[in-house]
Amino acid sequence: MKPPRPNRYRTHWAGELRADGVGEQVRVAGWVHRRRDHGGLIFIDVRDRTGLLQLVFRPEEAPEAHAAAGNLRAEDVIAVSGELVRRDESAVNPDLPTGEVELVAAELEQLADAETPPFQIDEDDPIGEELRLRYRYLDLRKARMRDQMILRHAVVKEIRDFLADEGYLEIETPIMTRSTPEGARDFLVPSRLVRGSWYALPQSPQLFKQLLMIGGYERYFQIARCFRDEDFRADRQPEFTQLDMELSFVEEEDVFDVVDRLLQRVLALGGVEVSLPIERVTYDEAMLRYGSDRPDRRLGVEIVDVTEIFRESELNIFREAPVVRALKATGEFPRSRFDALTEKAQQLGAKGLAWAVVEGDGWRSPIAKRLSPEEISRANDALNAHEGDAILIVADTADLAARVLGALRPEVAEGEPEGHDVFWVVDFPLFEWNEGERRWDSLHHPFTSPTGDLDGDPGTWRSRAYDVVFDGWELGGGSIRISDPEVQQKVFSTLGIGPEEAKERFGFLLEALTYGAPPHGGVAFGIDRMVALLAGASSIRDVIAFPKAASGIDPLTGAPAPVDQRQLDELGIKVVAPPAERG
RNA sequence: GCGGGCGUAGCUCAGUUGGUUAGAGCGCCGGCCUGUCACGCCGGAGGUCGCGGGUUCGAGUCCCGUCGCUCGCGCCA
Repeated sequence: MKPPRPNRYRTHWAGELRADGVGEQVRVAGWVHRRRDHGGLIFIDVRDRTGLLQLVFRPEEAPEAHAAAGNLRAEDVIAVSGELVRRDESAVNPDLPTGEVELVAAELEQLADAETPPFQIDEDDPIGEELRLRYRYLDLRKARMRDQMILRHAVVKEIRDFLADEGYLEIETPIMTRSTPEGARDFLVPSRLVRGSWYALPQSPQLFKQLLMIGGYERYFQIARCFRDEDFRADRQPEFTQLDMELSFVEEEDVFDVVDRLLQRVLALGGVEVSLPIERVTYDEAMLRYGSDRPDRRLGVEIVDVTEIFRESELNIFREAPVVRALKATGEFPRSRFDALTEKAQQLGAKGLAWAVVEGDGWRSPIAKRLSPEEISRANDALNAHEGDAILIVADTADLAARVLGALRPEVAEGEPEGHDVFWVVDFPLFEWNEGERRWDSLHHPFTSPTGDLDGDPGTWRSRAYDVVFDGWELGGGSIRISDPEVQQKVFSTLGIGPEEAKERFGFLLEALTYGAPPHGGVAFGIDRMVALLAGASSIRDVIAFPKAASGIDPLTGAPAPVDQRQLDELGIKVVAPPAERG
């Protein structure tokens, strides 16, 4: 960190003093991290953003400062002047970057008095989430939070530096806008001037970045706040931050090229080495081998298709199922574990889960006597299964078998995954069939370019979309967009959005496409997730300075909160139910 | 909306089969201590056992209800 401009509070950062400063008169300012009072000598660790420095107060050399130091308490704010000295060799603290030196305090000024904090700043004990958020400004003082905020800054700075070098322009898009048609619920903002009308907070800048391409800006990016009014998870907040990018006159390879190099540099900040080009896996392969479109490939366990082996089987459910797929697992598999796995499979929609344990040449299994020795032997070979291994089999549609075995993979994998794994998933289907609503849904969003026979079955259309998967998390994704208004109309109509509705909701985009839209495409990355992964944080709350609690409340400010009747009157809003009491 | 876990001192937690005055570590307060760095030693304060009801001679413990927190499912293309 650049040295501070010397003023009445400080001449140096506390955490950055080293042996080369010995002999200098210095003044540092910060918070009392810890006090070790020996009656005579008093040691105080003072903390600023850069770290800790040990102060020594000697009664004989600076009686006033020593007396005042005796009254300091944790988190008091102080400024201290004195000479920086080298510590005796026996007194060096190897755990502290400043451990070779200490400041012999000559003068102490107490700048603020601190209440005893509700939790200790100098310990990394787990504290209840709500309490942390209620006193977030204290939680942020902890070394771990500080490091995560600094890492987040470094990630965002790296993104800005890299993309600026590559010719990208950072352009802001509206926060108050018309709802962009992502799938999630919108946050709404009432309009005072247009009674009865509402702005929506953006779920992403999707349409605006396409308009920027049509506007001729070629290379755009934004660190964009996005909003979705859905329930929480450890990795989901109602407002979150995306790196949003868009490029004109490009194909997939152009997007991969710039994103590969960007990710290599950003992930390096977390000590993750990525060799280029980043591997690509097709959607079909991911679903077949891992049963997921964002698999954690480090788990080791892979799904094997054994449909052909049982094509003529005596066992009806195997012979007649569209596919038969299996997982091999090692480890302890008592009967109760199979029962638990079966229950989980059924919750996911499987009719059942067949299981077996390899014993000699055969299987110990409820279905073993219905299978031929040849079937069992061929299945063992296909799975590379040996004595004592467990086998889980699902016979069902391809989608369901993939979903169920994909969900079981992490359950049967042994040990913690090691290292990191990052790859692209490409060649997605354009739509998926929504059986409940009896209609096609976009797998990505309706502005994704389709490929394939557009006069044929929509279920066979593929999309020019791509995702980046990191250690089983979807880090980001994007697509080549539709730049032809007729194709856009066709996709809308297949989704059940008629010309009237399309015009009503996205008329401005359809119109813009008719004024000369370049081929374009882009990508968006979840910054919060990215930083959380690099920091090893278990929740994105840990890398957001002021997040909401899982209940949607901000315990610090009390938001959301009722507003004055006068505010509501101006907006023409009548609250039917009174504001809920919160205790 | 559904399911799991949790709720005891400021914090993190323990609390046996329902049984005396509810405990520990850290923190806090006071005293002692001149080379500590998670300083040490001595002493002390601190509790609506989330809330309400029930069972019982007796409830932190059992039952019912309720509130809150948290993790997951649904939802989030």
